[in-house]
Amino acid sequence: MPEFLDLHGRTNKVVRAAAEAVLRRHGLRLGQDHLLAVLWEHDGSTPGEVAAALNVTTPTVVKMATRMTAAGLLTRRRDDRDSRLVRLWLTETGRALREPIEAERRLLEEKITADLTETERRHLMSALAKIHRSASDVLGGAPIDPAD
Amino acid sequence: MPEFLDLHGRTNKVVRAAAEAVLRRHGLRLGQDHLLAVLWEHDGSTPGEVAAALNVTTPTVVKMATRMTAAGLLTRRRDDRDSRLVRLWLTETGRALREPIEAERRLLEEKITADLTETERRHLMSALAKIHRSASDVLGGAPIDPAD
DNA sequence: CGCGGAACGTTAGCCGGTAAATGATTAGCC
DNA sequence: GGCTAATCATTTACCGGCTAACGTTCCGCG
Repeated sequence: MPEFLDLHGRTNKVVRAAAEAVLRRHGLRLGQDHLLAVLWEHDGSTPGEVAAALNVTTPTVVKMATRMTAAGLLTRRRDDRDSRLVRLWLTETGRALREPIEAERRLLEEKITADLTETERRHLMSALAKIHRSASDVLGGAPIDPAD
Repeated sequence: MPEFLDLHGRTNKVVRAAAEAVLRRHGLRLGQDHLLAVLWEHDGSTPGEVAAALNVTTPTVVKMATRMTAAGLLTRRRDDRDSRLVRLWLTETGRALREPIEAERRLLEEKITADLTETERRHLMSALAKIHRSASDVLGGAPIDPAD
């Protein structure tokens, strides 16, 4: 059992759980803050645009938007000029969450990286970036087997 | 949007995707290799034991075991002496996957950490361990609000 | 011996994520 | 102008994960 894969996975799990706990106190679920973040910057984005911004598939955004609409955070409206498009608009409630959620997220990051020195933190980010790149290469370069 | 939370999350996602791609070529899905790993060491474990070993809830193991049984990787049998217990036994197919899957996993880890020097890798593991600990503390220390 | 509580696995229902099929609308080309 | 092809969102169906409710089986105590 490779060490890094294991540790990284376990770490991600507990970090996710911590984020989930924080978000729940504001009535949000795990990915919903990211969706909101896109709209905070570009209110009226389409599901496809949001999906692209979040590196997620469109159905994921559609379903999440449905729940968030029911929760009163969003509004769905078809685009007037191109009725294939749907635009997601923030409600006042959704807009009001921006400050608290952003603060909460900063606080969580601080807590979680509290035991690291500034140097450690820089090195960690750099190493993670390299891992991210390598993993992307594995993903993008290997799926098609040329000998097949 | 905090840097570490963001980068760590994105990295995890691409790493997961890479692992998924590898496993799929062997007919497995994302968490199933972990379940198998437990049985490779302790064949005949109960769902509860497996769940504890994987840091996952029992229902997750139960459902996964159901699918893996249907896929011919596992066998379910009630314990003779205590019929509350259910024991999961590897089939020959499930047992035969051990070598290839472990090799595949080692290879993936190598590929993914290829751009890191040995020092970088050590520092990364150490930093991740600290993060893991801090996040666990956030999770275990904050959920109960004493003022409530 | 019996009865209540503890220890299990299973089921049901939700959430985020994916791929694949469906449906509606626009754009483009003849 | 009309037919085809591209572009969107949505639906369906699956998977891993969780919590909560349920049903069995055992254990210990009176």
